[in-house]
Amino acid sequence: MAGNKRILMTVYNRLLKAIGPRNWWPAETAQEVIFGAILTQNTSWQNVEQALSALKKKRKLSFRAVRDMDRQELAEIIRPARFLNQKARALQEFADHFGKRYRFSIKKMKAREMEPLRDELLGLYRIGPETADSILLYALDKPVFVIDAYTRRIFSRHGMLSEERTYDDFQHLFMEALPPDVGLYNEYHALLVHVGNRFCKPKPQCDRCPLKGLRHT
DNA sequence: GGCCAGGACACCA
DNA sequence: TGGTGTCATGGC
Repeated sequence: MAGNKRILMTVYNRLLKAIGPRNWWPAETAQEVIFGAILTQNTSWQNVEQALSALKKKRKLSFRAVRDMDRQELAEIIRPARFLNQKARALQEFADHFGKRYRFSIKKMKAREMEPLRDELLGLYRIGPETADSILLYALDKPVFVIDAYTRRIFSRHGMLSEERTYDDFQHLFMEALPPDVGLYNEYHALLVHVGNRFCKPKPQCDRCPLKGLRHT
């Protein structure tokens, strides 16, 4: 639909003007982005930060280090990020694959085409569509739009698409309307997370929301 | 003290 | 395919 582009850009411009650039992802290296992407699954970033700083303190914030450590020990370090056993396994299985396939080189992984790489990531334990796309966009600079719970909530409340629709439905909405621009996708998703965190909660706080006044259900 | 957070997956019908 | 339970922390 041609109208979608206009609406999506209106939302984007309004958020950017009201909030300003978010300078995402909050991490120092691409490997740290991937750690964060896995640890933040269904978990507040506040808790993830605790796990990340605990890893850093023990000098385990690299996939080479994670691959070689005891899983129980890893699980205890990342405990604040919830689902410790699953996430410890996820980090180690990613680390194992990353070592075998790419020799722990982000550059080598980045050199691959997006589609087959996405499929490869989706084959790894606990790498679902959102985590895969976060890695592709924020760690590897691939033009893919990340959909998360906030995106669904915000755009369903504004009457764009029902919250029950699939991940792919939401992703198509954005990627058919917007150009494949890494910078745009990066900023847009970051802005949506900001809005979701502060205003578009389960109990909405529309009065101070930058999207106040836009078509709403 | 309850609610919620930047999901994914197994299992069942 | 869709519906539902599991995973199992910490801040507000």
